[in-house]
Amino acid sequence: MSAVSQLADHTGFWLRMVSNAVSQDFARKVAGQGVTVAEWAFMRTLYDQDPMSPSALAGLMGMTKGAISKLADRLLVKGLIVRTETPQDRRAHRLSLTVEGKAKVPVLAALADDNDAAYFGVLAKQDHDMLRSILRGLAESRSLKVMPVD
Amino acid sequence: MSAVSQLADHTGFWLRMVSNAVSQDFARKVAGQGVTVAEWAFMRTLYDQDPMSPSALAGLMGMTKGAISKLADRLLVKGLIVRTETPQDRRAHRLSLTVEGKAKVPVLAALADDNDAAYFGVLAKQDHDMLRSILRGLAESRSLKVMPVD
DNA sequence: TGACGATAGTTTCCTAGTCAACCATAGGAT
DNA sequence: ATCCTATGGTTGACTAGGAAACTATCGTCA
Repeated sequence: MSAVSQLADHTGFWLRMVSNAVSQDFARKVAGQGVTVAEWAFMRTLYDQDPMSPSALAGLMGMTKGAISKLADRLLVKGLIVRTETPQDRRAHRLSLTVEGKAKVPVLAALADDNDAAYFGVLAKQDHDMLRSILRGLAESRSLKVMPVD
Repeated sequence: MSAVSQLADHTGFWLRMVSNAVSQDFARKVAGQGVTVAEWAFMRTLYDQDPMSPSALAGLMGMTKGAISKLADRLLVKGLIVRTETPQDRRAHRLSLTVEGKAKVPVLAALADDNDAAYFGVLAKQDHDMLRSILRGLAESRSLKVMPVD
């Protein structure tokens, strides 16, 4: 360790380096299906609880309402979701996957599985388990609950 | 594992979640010193080899020439670097830290140390070593050499 | 010497976020 | 009934980066 620490002296540096590579590769894969990583996370979340309000999505995904609004616009244009008004509260909307959107989720999930396997498959099972356990522990220790999207 | 895999089923998800938290916290800390994470990486790189050409920086930092050009503009305005022409090749420039820029690097390095300690200090030494070793191994297996900046 | 391809940087356009200002509507409290 | 504040969502200004077009200069080769 030199007097002034190097970039690579930090665990955060390596974490980011690997994380960026994994994410960028995944982004490239889902781009082949015409969606972004944020759109995938949006759709996968909606898949479990459909319909959902934009603000609920924003909370779950750790994004601002503004970002969700624009993200929903893009998915609307792509015909993957629909936005309906609610009669009870005329301010609120409900977002819902279209048939096409629903059909795309398993395809994207398979890409996510592939990507994980491609990156972490090189690890011995023991190391992979250790890595997951340490990461979950770190997330736990910081009470992280925000879905990583970027 | 459900039929359609969940977001949190993937190691990449947890990696990104922790990585984002570490980076965002660090970004907040260096913002207190008036710089961004990309600017820190830029300055720390220049600190070891000064002066350097924009394209050399671009190669080391894994950013495009365009991004480096703009990044350098911002650091110039902040008075942290200078841009000089080279007499031999009138196309080329050399970027160099100012006295003020040089002085800021150890301060920022200390913040990076703090941030790493805050996040990974909770781990048992053995776990921390294991994490670093696994991450470096993954970087190695993919021949990752691009500095993570975003 | 002049043309032309390669190289160094900058600039322009685009994307995808944040933040904050901004409607519109809800739902009390008076 | 009418304010008044809180809430749901959209919009506009701004930021940081990538891709590709562009400008200027270099260096080679005829």
